[in-house]
Amino acid sequence: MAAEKIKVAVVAGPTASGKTALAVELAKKHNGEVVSADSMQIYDEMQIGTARPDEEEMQGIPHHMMGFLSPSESFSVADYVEQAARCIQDIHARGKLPIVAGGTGLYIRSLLRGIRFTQMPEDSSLRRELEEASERDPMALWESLRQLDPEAAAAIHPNNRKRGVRAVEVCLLTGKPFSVQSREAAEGESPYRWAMVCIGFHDRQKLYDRINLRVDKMLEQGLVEEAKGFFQSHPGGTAVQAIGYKELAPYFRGAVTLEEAAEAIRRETRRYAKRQLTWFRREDEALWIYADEPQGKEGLLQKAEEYFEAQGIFALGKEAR
RNA sequence: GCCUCUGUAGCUCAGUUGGUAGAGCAGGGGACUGAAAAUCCCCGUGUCAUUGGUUCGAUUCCGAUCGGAGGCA
Repeated sequence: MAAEKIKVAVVAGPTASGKTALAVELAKKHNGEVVSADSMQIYDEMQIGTARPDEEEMQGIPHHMMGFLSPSESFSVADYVEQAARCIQDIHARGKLPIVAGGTGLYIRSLLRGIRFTQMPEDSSLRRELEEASERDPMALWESLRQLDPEAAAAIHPNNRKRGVRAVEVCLLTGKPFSVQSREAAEGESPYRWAMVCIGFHDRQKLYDRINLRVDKMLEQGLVEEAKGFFQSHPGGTAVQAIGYKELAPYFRGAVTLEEAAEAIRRETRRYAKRQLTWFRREDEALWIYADEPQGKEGLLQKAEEYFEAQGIFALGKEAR
């Protein structure tokens, strides 16, 4: 007899769509705890810029996978899946409902589909070597990928050096083609019984308005100060790719005005939201709920509840199987 | 009131010696398996202000009208 899967409710959506608020409401009403799925909110010292919820927003609901790592540390999907899985175990063991909420599509998908990240020897010098090689001659690196793994080479554009490097790296490290490795990693079935709602907007401009507004609010709350401290203590850490920080760097250098930097943050956040939407659109098992419908927040909550109810996510563990 | 300049994509502007138009930015679509807020690919979205005239054909030339900017009064 197969072990019963843990039930998980998932709230996805682009940045500034209201995931946090919805997840908290769901948690309050259905005895849940939130497991964040956000690649940047994991870092402490990056409160304002990542819109990590404060005490007031969390309303006493425990939040996991947030603010536990120094921005100078690196972190990966594999790390995320491992740690988030432990959180989910723990929450479930305490008789509560895990609610995964976040905007990092790769993290969510990897977690839910049970992607098995196989052990792989660490070799940062190899990566550096490959990076340098690809910089010298992008086409040559892609050619060697074509030798090692034609299938991966066909799927990865020669200009996409970052992914090309990684694919070659995997081939060399494991002795197995990257594409084969990927396929095998996805073979397992999901360890969870999950259902996902995704927050969308009928009118994209509404989302963009919210993003623009939120960036202004971040600046009022002291994003510039936070970023200044961040750059001082962690010059060159992995987290520097976070939107809201990297755009302020030219301002600190005196290359652009604050307003120009702010506009860059707004624009990059908009583009990021668009990419998130592209990602989640492919998540065809998700139910889309719309934040710009007249019923507002209440309507969102209600639709999400109905859906999770129908999917049996709220039902007590014992009855379903 | 008169004179001059001006009106082309969401914005800033090119351009067509008359054959219905193209750049940058903004924007849209897509990919995504150990950096993913990263990285990469694709796409011009248009009553050429309106309306008459000349012409085989007008966004282009001419007139009028309506916007906008400046100048003279």
